[in-house]
Amino acid sequence: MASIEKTKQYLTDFKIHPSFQRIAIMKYLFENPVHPTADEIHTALVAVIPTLSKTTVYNTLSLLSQAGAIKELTIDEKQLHYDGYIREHAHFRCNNCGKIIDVAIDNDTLKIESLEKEHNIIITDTQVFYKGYCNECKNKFNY
Amino acid sequence: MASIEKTKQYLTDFKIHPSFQRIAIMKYLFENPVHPTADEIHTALVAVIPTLSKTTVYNTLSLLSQAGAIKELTIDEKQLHYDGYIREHAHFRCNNCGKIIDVAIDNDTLKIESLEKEHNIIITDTQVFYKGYCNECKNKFNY
DNA sequence: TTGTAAATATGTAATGATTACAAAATTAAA
DNA sequence: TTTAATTTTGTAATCATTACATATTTACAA
Repeated sequence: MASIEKTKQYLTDFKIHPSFQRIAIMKYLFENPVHPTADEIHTALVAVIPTLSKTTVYNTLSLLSQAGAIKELTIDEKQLHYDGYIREHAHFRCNNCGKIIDVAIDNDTLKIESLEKEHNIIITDTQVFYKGYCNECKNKFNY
Repeated sequence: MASIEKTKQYLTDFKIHPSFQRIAIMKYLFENPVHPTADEIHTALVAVIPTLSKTTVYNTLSLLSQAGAIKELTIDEKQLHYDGYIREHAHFRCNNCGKIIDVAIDNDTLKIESLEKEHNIIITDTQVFYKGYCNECKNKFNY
């Protein structure tokens, strides 16, 4: 359970002015680590903050993402998903129910530095996605 | 340079009827390993096959992707990109110019089997995405 | 405290990738 | 051939996201 104070501090650390809406969105991501979409976040929060606009949700997610406070997941073909936990980890997406779960990944295996040298590039973000069928859906697909 | 015959055989191996349009699209992906979007493929091919519809491109890419003949890349926030080379490798996307390049990845590091056991899931696809700045763009961003 | 500029939030309208769908064209099979 | 099945096409939707203009809130100087 992330307190409002902790959330406020977190935003401030990323040099983001902690407005009422920004705190609410960031706090929602901390408390709901299910990698929601912008629409899901809006639907959940508008029940509590009736005036919250969808544009604000999009703007805020974009701002948080650019500041590095959250991660934007391109794991889904249709919509972006958001993750409030930015520590290094990978994701698994069930192709049937769409659920996204965290899985552990060893950062070292990604060999970022050697790839940067080899291709003369700068790597600022890495995403590892696994797709398949979750424990609840796998039976439906002959696995 | 992939011949029409080789491409035809490739599609047949994946149990896909090798129609004129499907061969053209698959061959285009083989010969242009730059991970194009559906729209880019259509624009390039419609110059040669003026009657080719965008719907056919989308349908075909979806068919090829589901059959496992090509890979659908969700590396981009806006559009899907397609890759005709399905052997295991990772991708780097430049955040400035959008270019996507192949980078090597050691399949073993992904620990697919141990993750399947740990989470009781089936993994059918893995994608590793690196994002940052390419050798041409990095100078523009103080790197 | 009051006034004002800057920052933030809102609502509506556009954008654009992708899909749905029905009709047309092509291919296969009898 | 004749007919059925498959494939392609064009147009019209869908829907996530963004643009943009306006309204509201906040910060800060007087």
